[in-house]
Amino acid sequence: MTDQLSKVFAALADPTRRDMVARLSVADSTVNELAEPYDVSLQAVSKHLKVLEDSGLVSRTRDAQRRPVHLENNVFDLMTKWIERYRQQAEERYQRLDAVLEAMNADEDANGSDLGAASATGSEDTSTDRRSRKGA
Amino acid sequence: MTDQLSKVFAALADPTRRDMVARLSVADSTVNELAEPYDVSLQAVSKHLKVLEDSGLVSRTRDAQRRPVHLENNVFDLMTKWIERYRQQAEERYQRLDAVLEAMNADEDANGSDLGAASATGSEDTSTDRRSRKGA
DNA sequence: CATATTATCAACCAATTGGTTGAATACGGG
DNA sequence: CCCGTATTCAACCAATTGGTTGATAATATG
Repeated sequence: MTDQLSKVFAALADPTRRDMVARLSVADSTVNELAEPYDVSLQAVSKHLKVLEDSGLVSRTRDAQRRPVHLENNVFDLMTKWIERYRQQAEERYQRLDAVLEAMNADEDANGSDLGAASATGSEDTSTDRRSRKGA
Repeated sequence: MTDQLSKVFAALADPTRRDMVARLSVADSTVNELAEPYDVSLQAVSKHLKVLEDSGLVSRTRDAQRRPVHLENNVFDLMTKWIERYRQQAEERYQRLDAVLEAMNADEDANGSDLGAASATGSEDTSTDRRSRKGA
């Protein structure tokens, strides 16, 4: 799972991590401050932060023995872009279908339909590291 | 990991699953059609679809022995809402900070600063199923 | 310098994940 | 009724994840 988008989604799949992001959106915090509300060890929180940092969602500076955590809001754009792209595509298709159905209804004897011929348009590059199965 | 948001993020953390969503945004597909481009067994694809379905991202109907998969675009709203909430909060904070810095700069002897006093505002309900550590 | 505070590293463990293969189910068509 | 097509179920496996505890590093302070 090397690509950033995967890392960001995975990072946010954990409720504790999502809560941390929520709190960091209010103010930067130290690890201790962040850990306070959760019933887990400080080390566990440290691990969560590592995940968030590796995904690019947060960054950390240094202030004496403290390591203030800061939310990198720009990474949200990456997700929003991905989500919006496919949501819009799906919505467009829905509307296209609607239009076709309407047309079919309005004019019931015209028979030149070309539905279902859409075929691949976008499709993120999934061609990474596949195991060569399916020929077995 | 019971909540839907966690399931949706987890589902999209996998590139293959993301690619499926991308392709489903173009047209509904059967399992076989979906499986075609990937070098994994049909069963693996079936599992991926189960994950997507459990997250609410896709739904499936029945057409004889086929099980057409359909993208449920409305679930994207859930994510978008979550993302936008915290992105906006972080952006606002950033602008607030900017304003304060500007004010401090324009009028260097006024000293009534109240930065860093923000403290919890939103914070998704994380209070689910915690293990009772940290008192040990 | 000795000590307390803040945080990370390391080794370990149970549960989950993504994959496999083999068997089973569900239908439609001779 | 049997067969092929489409899909899922079941058992298994290795890798990853989220947690733990104990030790270690970095820094401020009495």
